[in-house]
Amino acid sequence: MKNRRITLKDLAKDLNLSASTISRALDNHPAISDATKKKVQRKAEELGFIPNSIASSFRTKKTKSIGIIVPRIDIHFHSLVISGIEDFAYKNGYNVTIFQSKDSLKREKEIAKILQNRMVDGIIICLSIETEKCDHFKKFDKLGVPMVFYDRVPTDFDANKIVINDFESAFTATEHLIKKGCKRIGHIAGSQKTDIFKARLEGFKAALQKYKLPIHQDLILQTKHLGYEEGVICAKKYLEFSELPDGIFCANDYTAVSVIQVFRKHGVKIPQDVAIVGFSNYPISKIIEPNLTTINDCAFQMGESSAKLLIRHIEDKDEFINSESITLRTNLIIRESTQLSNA
Amino acid sequence: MKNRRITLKDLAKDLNLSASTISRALDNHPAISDATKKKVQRKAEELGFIPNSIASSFRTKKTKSIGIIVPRIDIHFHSLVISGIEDFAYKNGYNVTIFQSKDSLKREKEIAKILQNRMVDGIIICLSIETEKCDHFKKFDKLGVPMVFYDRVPTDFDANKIVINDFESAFTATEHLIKKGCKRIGHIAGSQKTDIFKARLEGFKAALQKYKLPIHQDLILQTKHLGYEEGVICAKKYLEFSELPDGIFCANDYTAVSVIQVFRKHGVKIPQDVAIVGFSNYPISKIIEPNLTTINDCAFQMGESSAKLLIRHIEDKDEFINSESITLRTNLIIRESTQLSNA
DNA sequence: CTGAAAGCGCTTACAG
DNA sequence: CTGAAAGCGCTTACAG
Repeated sequence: MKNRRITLKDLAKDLNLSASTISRALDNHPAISDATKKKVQRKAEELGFIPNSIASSFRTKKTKSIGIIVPRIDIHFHSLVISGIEDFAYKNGYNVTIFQSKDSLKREKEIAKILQNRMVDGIIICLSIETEKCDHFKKFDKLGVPMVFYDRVPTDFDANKIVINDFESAFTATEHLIKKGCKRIGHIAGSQKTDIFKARLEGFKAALQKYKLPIHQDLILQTKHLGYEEGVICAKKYLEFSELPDGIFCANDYTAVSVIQVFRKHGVKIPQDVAIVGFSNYPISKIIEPNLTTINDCAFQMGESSAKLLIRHIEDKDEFINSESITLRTNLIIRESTQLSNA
Repeated sequence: MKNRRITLKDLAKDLNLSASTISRALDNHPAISDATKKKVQRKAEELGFIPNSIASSFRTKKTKSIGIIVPRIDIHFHSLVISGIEDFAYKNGYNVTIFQSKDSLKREKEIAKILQNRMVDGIIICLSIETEKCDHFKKFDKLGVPMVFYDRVPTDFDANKIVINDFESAFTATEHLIKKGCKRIGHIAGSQKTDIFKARLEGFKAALQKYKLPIHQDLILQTKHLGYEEGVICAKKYLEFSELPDGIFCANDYTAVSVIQVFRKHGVKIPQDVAIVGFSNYPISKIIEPNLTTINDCAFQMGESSAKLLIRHIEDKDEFINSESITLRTNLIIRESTQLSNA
């Protein structure tokens, strides 16, 4: 049942040509005559020849494969990024191999070890939440395997990075609340151990400062993982204040959604009483009522850009470039949670 | 900067042993003395030897790699399945390479072609929505590359399959509505070209028949993709009836969510006036208000089972087994959309 | 324009 | 318990 596979040699014997010529003909090498190329290609088709890519990778030391390490693939942000990576990679003849660190430094190190085995030409990484030092990735620099980091990126060494400007985005989000007339603005913050959430908090504060509004420390609520349940707890805390905030910038959409739901249940009107802005433009932001104003974090584009940058580094190594850092443009999507719809 | 990699030969020279012995020692071959093993392993560690997995794959014809073809990875169901696959694969020393068919038959065929190049030891597939005939996958049988299909599986040939019982699940969901006292029950159906949605409709009808309830053809609304927007349209259609249904079984959660939202906007109380059941247990089902009663479709487990079955077929080929079909147990998760919470 | 030959880095059947 | 040798299926520098 199981057929032996056709190899270059089989084709060569069949056509009375050398394996070299077959190889070149299939590779559309300029030195081969058109007649021969056609003959070879027809025969290859006829016998159902599929080149053994492992043999080819072995010989050329190129696998046309990209490794991706993400915390979890079932987080929508990451699945969108991966989708962007796969899209760009596919168009350029690369395939993508995926690993989940599960936000465990230990597992991230194991994966880094595995990936040193020549399986991939380059690596795209979003660091695990536990990762503070990136020594386990420095090896790849020495091996000449390019890396691109996105979202959670290393701070302890120069690296190729694709990020958004969290500070600016948070500033824009907060400014939007201010322009809508909010004066007493709260923030639900992510872990301050993570740079991106720190930057969002900073951007929030900077906007208040620019517009000479007071920073109410007690309205800045800290969460660990910006989870939906944590958002519920934050919302309840706000409700205990003698005076509610009139605007809240949430560091992600999940917490924004829970605030909306808890507030509405308590008769707080959104956006009339409190305006809410989220961050990420998750699918739920379009479904929750009122629809959520949020920052579009360009996840798909982040994937595309990561793949593009990585493949460029794989294919033409420019000895003079040590690392590149690319910042993507985010945008504020204004919806009902900060603005009455004119429906 | 870029170091030459250490090979078996380097180790051999360093230790005055043959490459054969090094290879066996690292592989923990029983014929090698413990002393030698230790010596070799220490040296390998010292020099930072990483075996070239491409060379090894080339030699053994095993890549320890699984190919996955999904319609899109940014659909939550698929990202959960992939997560389950990656998890099981990782534990068993396999890695996973992902391709998106984008629900295009043409692209699916291209990918099938690519995967014939020896890159993977086996393949897990969810067919594109356009796929009716699976000839492009039959090649893998001949090549001895095992395949496992999940969710959308082939009907035109025997294959390894992991599915849920859509008929039974739909039956259970509908029966639940009936037991809650619903008598005039509607259904929002997916494309009847797709077996799983056909089975859900059949299960729905079977439950009504068993309990001797009328099947109101006009309350069975057909959609193309079970999208959120399509759900909105269906909901509006229901509202135009002189008499509303008192229960609706939706073939997925998106349409269920839109029905809930549209109905509530029109003052229809859920579950008092109309009880709603969805299908899939998407994250939104826990967030929408009221929370959605739905069928847990075991996406993660489906991934695990697919990987498990595939790896079994890769590692011990049993000549007597032609194909296996595994049906996973789903369960109904009862929430507020069919039952008043006792809070 | 085509071919002969070497070699990529492993693994393994065979020999001792 | 260890080694010599062959070979997996390609690619490519060299020769003609």
